[in-house]
Amino acid sequence: MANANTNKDQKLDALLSAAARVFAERGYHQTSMRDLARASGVSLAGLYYYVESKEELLYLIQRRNFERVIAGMRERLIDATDPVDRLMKFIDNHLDYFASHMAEMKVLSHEAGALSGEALSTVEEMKREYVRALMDILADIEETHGPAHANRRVAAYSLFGMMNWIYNWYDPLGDLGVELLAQNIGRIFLGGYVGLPVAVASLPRVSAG
Amino acid sequence: MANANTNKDQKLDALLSAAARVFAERGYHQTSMRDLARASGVSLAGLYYYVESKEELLYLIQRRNFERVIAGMRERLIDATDPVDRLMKFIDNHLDYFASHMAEMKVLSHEAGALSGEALSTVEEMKREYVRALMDILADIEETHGPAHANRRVAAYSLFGMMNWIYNWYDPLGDLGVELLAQNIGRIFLGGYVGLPVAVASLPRVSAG
DNA sequence: GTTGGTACCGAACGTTCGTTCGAAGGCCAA
DNA sequence: TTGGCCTTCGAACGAACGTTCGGTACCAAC
Repeated sequence: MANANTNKDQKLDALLSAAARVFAERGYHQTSMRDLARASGVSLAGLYYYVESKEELLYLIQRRNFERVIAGMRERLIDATDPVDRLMKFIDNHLDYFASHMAEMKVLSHEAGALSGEALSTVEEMKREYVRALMDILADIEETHGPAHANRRVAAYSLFGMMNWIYNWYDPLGDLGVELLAQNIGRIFLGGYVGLPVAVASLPRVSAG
Repeated sequence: MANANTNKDQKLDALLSAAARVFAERGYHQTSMRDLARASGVSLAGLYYYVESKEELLYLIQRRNFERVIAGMRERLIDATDPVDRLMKFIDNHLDYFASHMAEMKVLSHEAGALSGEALSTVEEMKREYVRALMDILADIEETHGPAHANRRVAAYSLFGMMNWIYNWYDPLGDLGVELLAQNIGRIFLGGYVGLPVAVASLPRVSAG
């Protein structure tokens, strides 16, 4: 009885993955339920055994992946006290998850406004929480490293812009690894925001060039 | 005979503006030709007197606004020789146009992949040219200000990310003016990319706080 | 006063869309 | 063997879509 619906959950998982892939390729509105049926190997009508509507599919993709990003962030920040270290771990977590779930994250970044009603509010509240987490880190950094060189809100959204824009150009399988990408973006941001000399900024996960 | 089609051109202009507004609000695929007819005051069939298809409408919006961004950039860069000054003018031009044409630029940033065929290639070539222009400036900056603190390609797309992401959060009518926004983003980028002390970086257009 | 181009429209076309319905097959408990 | 759940499906629904067609009203030119 404990795992009564495990099998169904697993198939829903696969369906969500397939759907995210197609949504990322074609866009949400451009994708038909017939496309999703073809991509997931289920009949058109069969989709509705797992999901109530096309919009619920989008909602589940967005919620599930955002939850994972936030959970990853919390985990990495548990034992980090230095504000700069916390920021680098925030960036690292974001780009790590992004790079290994490009399709899902493109859907999350790009189809933000396609939801409505309760689903929209839920996802938007998660976003607010996530932005708040970054802004708190920035406030801590200002406290320990002197006044910032830019408005905090502008800085926060600029960092999100740098990170979320990567679905337009970054290839996770290309020459540039995620660690290097995170390091680069972290350097640009930290150097510009509080004028931290690059060599001083603690760069996690990379010990040698 | 010289301005034989001036009147038609003017009405096409108004149609493009109205369409961009609706596209920005609802998204391209989500918007129907009936929506556009309602928003522009023309009948559904009447739209096709000005435009061959819905996709041509999107193409015209994207091409026209991109042309203007690039033209503005060229004009501002004509008499600027210092690389840092050139970069600040590049940023300034981009954000200036973006902020005063939010709807059009959201369409340009967000519906990049909705075009196809020749229209897609044309817009993509313009984008390549624009990216190249920025990369050239970055190369010049490296020459005059020593080695960069981040990969040039990553830096270029990070800057585009910061600038293009603003349609997700920035309100041109709010408290934060465009000059200040450009200044902030310029500081973050320059400080991080080549470690330029903020006070040294020449910030155009702002003489007093 | 007919011609011809410009500007526009109501109505309809064929297609595709998200969703629903009734039913069928497989499987296990009674 | 029956009954009932789980999973799946073909076929169909009404609605909405982008586009086209045949027309009207207007006005300048001849």
